[in-house]
Amino acid sequence: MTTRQIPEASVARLPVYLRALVDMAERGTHTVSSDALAEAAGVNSAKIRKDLSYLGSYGTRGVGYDVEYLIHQISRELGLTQDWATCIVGVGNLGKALADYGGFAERGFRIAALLDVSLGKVGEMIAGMEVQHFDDVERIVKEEEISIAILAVPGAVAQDVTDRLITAGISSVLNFAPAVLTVPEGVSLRKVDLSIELQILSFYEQRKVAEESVRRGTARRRLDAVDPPLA
Amino acid sequence: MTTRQIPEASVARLPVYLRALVDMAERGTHTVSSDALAEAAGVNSAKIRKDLSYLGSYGTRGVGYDVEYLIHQISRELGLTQDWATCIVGVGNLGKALADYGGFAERGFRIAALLDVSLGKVGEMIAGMEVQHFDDVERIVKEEEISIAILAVPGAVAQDVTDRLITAGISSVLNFAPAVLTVPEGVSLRKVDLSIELQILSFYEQRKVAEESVRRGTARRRLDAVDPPLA
DNA sequence: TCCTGTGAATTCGTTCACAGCC
DNA sequence: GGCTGTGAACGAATTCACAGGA
Repeated sequence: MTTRQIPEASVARLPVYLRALVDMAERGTHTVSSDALAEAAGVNSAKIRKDLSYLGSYGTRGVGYDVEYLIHQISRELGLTQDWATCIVGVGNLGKALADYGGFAERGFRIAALLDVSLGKVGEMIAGMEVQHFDDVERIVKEEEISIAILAVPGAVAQDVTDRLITAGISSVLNFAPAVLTVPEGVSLRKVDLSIELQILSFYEQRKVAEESVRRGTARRRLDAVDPPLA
Repeated sequence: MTTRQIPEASVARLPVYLRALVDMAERGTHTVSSDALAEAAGVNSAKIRKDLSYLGSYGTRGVGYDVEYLIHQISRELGLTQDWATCIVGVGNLGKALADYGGFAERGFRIAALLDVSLGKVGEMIAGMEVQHFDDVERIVKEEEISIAILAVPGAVAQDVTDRLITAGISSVLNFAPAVLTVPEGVSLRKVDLSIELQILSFYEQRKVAEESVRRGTARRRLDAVDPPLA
């Protein structure tokens, strides 16, 4: 354990472990084995041990991990011991719901500003906070020391808005807009795309229907003439 | 091209390609090379070619892909040529926003029911649709032939609700609840977790701050005594 | 004996590089 | 000449399997 490069896939699982651990702590559990944590997090136990080993040797052989201690270490590693100021850009349906959603504050993500360009929305109060005009983004980002932006604008303007956010000093973007964004090196970007998720489910759902009809013997040759020759 | 097993990672990218292609079609583009599509989708062009080759040989060497034709093939592969009935379970802030969000219908995902257990919410009209009681889930799923459920309930009840949805005949779940769900084989599950995404950004954000201070020479030894020996 | 921590083996995904066709 | 389709090379992530400490 000397290198400090945690694989991305591993980083993405830490919050899941953390949540499971917090649940356990609340239920009064003090010690947990990789097997038990694996069960709670829905992954394989070897993966847990490997992931945790990237953080350091925090377990005890023959015993397991101390729940509180592990919570502390993972939180620290994830940067959750400090709090981060965020802004929500675009207060349409989704932006509004995100603003109202309590789940962010819970883990140290303070919503420091709501921004929009629509004059109808600017000035409106949402979740006890006034919507401000996006034109003031530079000032607001600086004043509030915002580093993370939550983007809930229409896809068509998402890239422009992002460029301006980055110019204003934002260095992480969580994108809910249905658009592929490009950001300069050094800026982190994650995407949540609701309709893409549904389309992925649709793919597997269709497979099931197809298999089902094969089993039932009711499978039909597809009408589409250009299907690849074999199944 | 005879096998029909498309890698999961590849399936997850098809909707992204599809969106880029639809944009292009709207702008009047008829033909696209893997390079151009790669650019629009934000991936490497070899990946595009490999992904598309899983669907069949739909390109023309020396020319590229026919945009309309590719849209058709990807849509078909993703099962978007039929439409899927979905239900939203839990109409709190997020559920409501999802119900109002137009982006689902756009690609053939019809919201056929809104369900909740709160008597205060049952009967309420959201996006022109009446909220029904979750107790009627079996009847509703059958009547509307719903196969996909969008779960926006509190984490604590998510597993119970899921179990009941599956008993009622649901075979795909898009989970927005902050909980690890277990589903039987044959049921598809995807998760969207807002606070996990922020935590991942936080991790990388923290790294940047740390590197920054190293560059500036203002790095400090961490106070935490159990840090691994080296950075 | 129990459970962690980790090399080794394996699987999965990406990228390279070029033959083959337009 | 240009671009697809795909084996082969590479790299990342997962899982195995077990040595070693409590």
